[in-house]
Amino acid sequence: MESQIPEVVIDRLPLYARALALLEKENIEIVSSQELGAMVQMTPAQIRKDLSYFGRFGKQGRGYNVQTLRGELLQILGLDRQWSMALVGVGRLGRALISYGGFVPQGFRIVAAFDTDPRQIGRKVGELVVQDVSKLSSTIKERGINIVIVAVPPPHVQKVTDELVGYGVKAILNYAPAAARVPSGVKVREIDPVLALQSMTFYLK
Amino acid sequence: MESQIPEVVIDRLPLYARALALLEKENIEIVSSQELGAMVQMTPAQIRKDLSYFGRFGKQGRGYNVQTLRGELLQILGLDRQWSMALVGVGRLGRALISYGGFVPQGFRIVAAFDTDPRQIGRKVGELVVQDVSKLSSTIKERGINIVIVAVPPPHVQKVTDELVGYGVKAILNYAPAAARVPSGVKVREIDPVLALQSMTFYLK
DNA sequence: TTCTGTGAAAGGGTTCACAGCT
DNA sequence: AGCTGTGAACCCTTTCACAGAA
Repeated sequence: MESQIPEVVIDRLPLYARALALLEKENIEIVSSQELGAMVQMTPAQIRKDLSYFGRFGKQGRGYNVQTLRGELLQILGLDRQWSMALVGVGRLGRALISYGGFVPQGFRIVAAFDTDPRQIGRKVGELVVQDVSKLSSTIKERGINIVIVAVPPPHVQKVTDELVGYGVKAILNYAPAAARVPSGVKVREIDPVLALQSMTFYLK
Repeated sequence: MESQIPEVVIDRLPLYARALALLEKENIEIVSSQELGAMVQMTPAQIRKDLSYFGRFGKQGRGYNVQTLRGELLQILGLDRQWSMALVGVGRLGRALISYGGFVPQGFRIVAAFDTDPRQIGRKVGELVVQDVSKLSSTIKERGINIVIVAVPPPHVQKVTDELVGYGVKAILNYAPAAARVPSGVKVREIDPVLALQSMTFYLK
């Protein structure tokens, strides 16, 4: 089944999809693994191998049809639909995320926001009214939320994460600078600029 | 030399350092690879192996001294000093980064901000006055800037990146949803929540 | 006894190189 | 001639397992 597809491969597919979107916008119809590789700084062999996990999308001697390959990738990744997300933590960062314009064009929408601070609850942020976290569970069910963005202070991350896992949430985007431990089967992606910086400084000395 | 140390190992060190900081705050003096591993969801063997690239920091039968190990890691990573950063692109996101409070406590400070938009240039954002990008090269030299944060619109990413590389910048934190191609020897870290989301949806189907 | 440091083994992922289709 | 798809080889990373220090 799919589970034998390496996770690194899955992580690269969105990169390919984005490059293909760029080509499609320029009305380019065909692309070779060579050319695609140059765009995303990867070897042609890597790209062919990655794609081969999912099917035979190319034509020998020609390359890949940009539009159909992109369509395949979107379908494989589940990007041919809309995803509803909840946000937990409506501090400075949380509010910035609500008004961030980069999610919706890609099919991701924050449809509910939560906080524990009584001063926040009931306040309107963008289109959303901040709810008490006690409503998390019911809202997740009712609104078909699949992904939760965590933007709470570091000491609360694990508590919130455990709660989410308990409600059956399988995908968490963690903006807090603190590791969220989850059981296998739950995916977490950390958005942590400081960690990114701290691993680059090693090479600057 | 250091260059034979796997990059994945370097990427994990900041994680360890952060966990150790937590322990230190709780006045815990000794930690085993077992315990540390539990904190960061890693096997004890992995942690011991990673640390062994840099020295022998532990005591057999006891574990590691939290404070000294943390000190070692900070030194290895070059985090025992301040780092000056420049920001290119003072849009909505760029302004949020300037006022983001998470960098300074970790030793990273944005000391200059740049844009191409004449309406932005000269404007004050936080403590900084936005400069024209034509001043990039000289400011980088004069102010000893090592790291540049890129937060420009996607179509400008490559152009800006090429410029930075030309000025000798060796570390780039890219917030734009577009790949920045760089020669080897230059490090780029992409902060891209949409890519992170797009690789999780695969597992949600 | 406990837990580190580390060679050796195992496991995964990437690259090679070429058969085969267009 | 050109480029894909893919086993096999290679290489890198993780895990094992144990000698040795506290």
